[in-house]
Amino acid sequence: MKILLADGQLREFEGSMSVAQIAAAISGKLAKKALAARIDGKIFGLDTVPLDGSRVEILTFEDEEGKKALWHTASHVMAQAVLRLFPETKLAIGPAIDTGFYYDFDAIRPFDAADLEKIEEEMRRITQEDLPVERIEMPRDKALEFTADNPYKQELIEDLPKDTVLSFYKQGEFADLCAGPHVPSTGRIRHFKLLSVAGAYWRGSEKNKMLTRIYGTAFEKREELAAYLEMLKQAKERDHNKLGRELKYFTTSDVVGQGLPLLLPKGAKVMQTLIRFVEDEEEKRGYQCARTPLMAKSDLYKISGHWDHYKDGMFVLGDERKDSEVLALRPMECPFHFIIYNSDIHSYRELPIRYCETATLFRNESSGEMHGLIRVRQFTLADAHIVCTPDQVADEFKGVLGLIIHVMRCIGIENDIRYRFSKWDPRNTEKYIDDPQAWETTQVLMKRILDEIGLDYKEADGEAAFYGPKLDLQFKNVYGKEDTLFTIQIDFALPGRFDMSYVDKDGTKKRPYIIHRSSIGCYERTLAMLIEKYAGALPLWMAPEQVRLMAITDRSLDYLKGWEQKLKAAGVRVTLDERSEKIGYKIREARTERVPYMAIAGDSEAEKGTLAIRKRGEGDIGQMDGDAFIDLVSNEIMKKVIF
RNA sequence: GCUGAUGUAGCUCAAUCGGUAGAGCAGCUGAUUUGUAAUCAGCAGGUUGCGGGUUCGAGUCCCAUCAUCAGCUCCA
Repeated sequence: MKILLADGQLREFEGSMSVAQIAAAISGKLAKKALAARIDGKIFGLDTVPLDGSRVEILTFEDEEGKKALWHTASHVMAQAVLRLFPETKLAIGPAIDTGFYYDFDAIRPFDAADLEKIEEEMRRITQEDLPVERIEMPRDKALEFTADNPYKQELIEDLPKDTVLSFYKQGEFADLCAGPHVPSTGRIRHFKLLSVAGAYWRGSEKNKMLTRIYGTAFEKREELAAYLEMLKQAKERDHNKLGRELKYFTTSDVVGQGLPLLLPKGAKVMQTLIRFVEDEEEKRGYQCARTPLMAKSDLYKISGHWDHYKDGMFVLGDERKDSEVLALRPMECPFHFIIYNSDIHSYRELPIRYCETATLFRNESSGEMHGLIRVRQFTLADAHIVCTPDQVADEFKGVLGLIIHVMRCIGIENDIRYRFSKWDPRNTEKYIDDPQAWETTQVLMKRILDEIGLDYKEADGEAAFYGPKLDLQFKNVYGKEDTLFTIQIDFALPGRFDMSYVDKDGTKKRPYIIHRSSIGCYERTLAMLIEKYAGALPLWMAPEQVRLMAITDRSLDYLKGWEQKLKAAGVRVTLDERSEKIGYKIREARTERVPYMAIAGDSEAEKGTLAIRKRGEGDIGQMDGDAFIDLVSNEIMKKVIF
């Protein structure tokens, strides 16, 4: 048989051979490392015999799909161990994920830490038994019979077309419904660790039963596993929820409540810097600032549709059944900007009109969802709404993206985000305005714009806003969990609901398009991301403390006080550490506090009129004339952009 | 909201079987005048998240509640 290998080489093998045998024929080392194979673009197990002329790529732990095969088998090993220890447990599903694997169990009681250890021990036994993993195929009715005692598997099978041939994977006494592929034997799983237990709804719906999920991960080498566990530990050190508190950026209080963080002076300083920067940048780009109320009567939200689609997420003041007037804190501010637009008639000549606002918003998130500065009940959004004619939409969209990219460069996260094109879910009529035609045309329009720009994006169904599709800019936190940082949305629904119009060239009234967007997202969340990205060492221009002056002796203290005044006058955020004792410790502390510049002075500096400068990340850069230092720092603050 | 875990000084942690809440760092006071991980001495810091209960006695056991964490669901 002839096989086209991944390196482009066409190789002839004698008779028909499985992928495992092909790998062995190529090299013993490859055979040992092989985990799965890509045959003509599809992933298979190593026991697969490819057709003559197939293109075969042997997958190892270095390949995404090879890793997944190993992790998937690991999840089966875990399930097998659980069944050995707790035979009455029912298995639900257990896939590989980006960082390892999990399995959902319907257990008699939830597993605790001690159970995890026992399960891990039993897994070790199963891997040492080195059981071969076999694929078994059976028709649907037979599969139903085979899984008769497991309602979850039955449900999965029932959902598949009647003529489907189902596959099971068997290792020792254990067999599980599974599409595969898997690695050839349980002995291939060597270095693994169970990480956590959590609840998870069956098939991801809160209406279903909550199952017990165990997360784990596995690696090829002991050092890789150790490195991964170490990475998890270090991620904790960067976690904004820990670091942000340690660095005194924010705090929370039992009596203030959940999801209501309090920004301390340092955090507030960073936020103020970002707000000033964004508001100035928006003004340069033709936005007009508006100020609108934090609450409104229910009437407004009834027009906008929030009352029907978003009421659960709102703080409603008053009781609809009793009170003649019910107010609600705003969860979004679009309706307010639309009312501003409607307060006058507009000519096509005025468009586009861009209203921006640093907007405080309130959303009544459910209790388990709050998290540090990332998910909160009150937040500050750099919000804006652009009213434009249909032919202006594409340019305005690009203009918004240009602004966002500029902002990302200035805060240094341009390469850390992923673009997501968020579309609606036609089946979810409760969440989305039910107008399939309008959804279709708007999504096509947005896709055209995205493709014109040549953006590298992923599509996601069921992630749109209730009034239109979105381009979301996604950011991963230290634990790899993804959140939306910025968003641009095209709205086809609200202009009609608010009966917005402009007078066109021909003197008739036309319906405008609306773009909703946030330039830097919500400041609280962006701040959290920045703390994690920079491990607290924020870039100079936004750092709450830009320069720290330190006196070696009391004699140099007066000298430094002079420079403190001059630095302040130049707009530099400076602090003076008056305690000259423990200077080594203080410098070290300043380093871990991520102060960009330290200027140290003793008797010799005071005599010469210089400062000894230490720059974050670079160490001592020598003595410098005080005025030259002020110029250096001010220039760097002005520049902003992080390369 | 759901499942599980956790709340002791500003931070990190200790307190045996239910038997007087304790240490380091940080803070304050004084001495020290010092050049890159730690000068010395002293002082202060707590209704053990809050509220009930069991007990002669509760940080420890039970109930309730608030908050925090991980995950699910939801979302900027």
